[in-house]
Amino acid sequence: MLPPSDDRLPMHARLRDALASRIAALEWASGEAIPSEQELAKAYGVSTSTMRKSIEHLVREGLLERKQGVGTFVRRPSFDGSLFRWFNFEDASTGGGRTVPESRLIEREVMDATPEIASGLRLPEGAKVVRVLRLRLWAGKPVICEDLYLPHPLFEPFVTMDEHEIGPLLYPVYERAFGQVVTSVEDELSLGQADVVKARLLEVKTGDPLIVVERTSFGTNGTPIDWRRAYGRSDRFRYRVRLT
Amino acid sequence: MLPPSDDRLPMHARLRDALASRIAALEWASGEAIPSEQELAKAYGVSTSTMRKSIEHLVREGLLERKQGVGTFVRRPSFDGSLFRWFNFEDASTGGGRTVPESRLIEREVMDATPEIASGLRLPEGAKVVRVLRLRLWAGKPVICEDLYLPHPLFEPFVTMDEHEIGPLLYPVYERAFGQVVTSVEDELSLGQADVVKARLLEVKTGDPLIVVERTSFGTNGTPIDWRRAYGRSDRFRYRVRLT
DNA sequence: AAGTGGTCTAGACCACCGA
DNA sequence: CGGTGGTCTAGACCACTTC
Repeated sequence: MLPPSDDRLPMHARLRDALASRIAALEWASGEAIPSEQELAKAYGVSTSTMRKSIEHLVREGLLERKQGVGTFVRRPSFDGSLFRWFNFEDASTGGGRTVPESRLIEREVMDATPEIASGLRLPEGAKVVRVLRLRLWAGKPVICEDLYLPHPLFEPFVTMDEHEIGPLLYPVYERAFGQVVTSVEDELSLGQADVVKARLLEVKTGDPLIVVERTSFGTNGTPIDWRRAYGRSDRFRYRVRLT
Repeated sequence: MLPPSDDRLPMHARLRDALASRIAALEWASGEAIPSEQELAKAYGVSTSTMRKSIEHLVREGLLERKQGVGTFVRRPSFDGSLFRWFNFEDASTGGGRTVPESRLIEREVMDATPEIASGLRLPEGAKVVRVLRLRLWAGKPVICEDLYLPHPLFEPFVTMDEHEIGPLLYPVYERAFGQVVTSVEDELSLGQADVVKARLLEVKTGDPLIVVERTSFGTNGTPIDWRRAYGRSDRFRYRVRLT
């Protein structure tokens, strides 16, 4: 039942992994309730307190949501509103209104990593990567254009996947199709300029200032899963973050 | 012992508040160990598990740090090196080298809050605030210029404090002189332009693009402590953050 | 060896929600 | 009302660090 977990890990950590993979395997739909603490505790042969700790862990990670008196629910990023957990992007032109982001894949290919990409993904120089050029739109208007890189052997199938199968968010795809769960990200923001391609996609003039977000996302074991450089239109894009 | 806490709150929440205020009151120095779980549990007349939960809460908030087999330690931003905990600023021109940021207070005054400032500090409209105009330099070169606002009655003395007494970081001052411990911040980044004053201070041309960081910092009880709008030179300033 | 935090148990009772 | 999660207890044993 818990094959990928290390036996030396504490029970609650193994339970967390077990539940996480059941969630990743879509055993329960988004928003659906999982079995109660007591049922799960009995099923896994642990005390309710231990099961509780695992569930609390998953709640902190954003995979589950608890409602007192009701149950524990799967909370997966999707269209249904609230959360893009690490997508602290906001549409400045609509005052941060909650519009659904759209995603268009412009290019997908396998290429040799430049030194910059290799270092971002902690890959040896000369490794191959999957490159994705993507445009993101809010309310039909282009907001962000991003160059995105994935380690090659593993993510090769991504190049030919059906765009509809991919959808507007990539992290769920990494999880569903490649078994990679993103657990943390590192962002670095600076100022850049639109080159010809980005200017055309974002509908601005070449040379216009853009907000640049360089992001590395990390998996459960701390290895990078993707590295991207996103260019945001300064009039439509704000980046928000809460640090504790 | 726990006067500001609501009696209807769960015990672990009240304990958290009690410990937080003892930490804020500098009962233990930075890096110093607090009493063990069992001592604290006995002192407050609760079970170790309950005390444990309070401590775990404070660890998640970043006020404490636990080391197995050693103890639980106060973890507070300070001058002693490594951390500008929420200062994810980096000097782009020196490749992120560790230089000490310098701070110059340009103006300090009491003024009426604009609606924008009032909303940032969650104050009623028309409240008074302390305004600070500050320039921050890396390696002697101007990098960030910030407008900063503090709630008035409490921070009034800040206006006339000796600049040497204040030093390059404000959060420690809030703590030392006003008993306010910053536990979390919320940042929002966008793009702006240099007005005449900022252009002069930052040594750029009027109208040059600048990175704008709007930051609200929050205290232990979740109320805002300061609100600021920082303007960073795009060639010397990067903003970095890790999200877990 | 002594003391710390980390894990885990097997309960009890409460607060909340929905039928 | 019954079932859910939320709180709290009073322990036991383990893993780790320090002396």
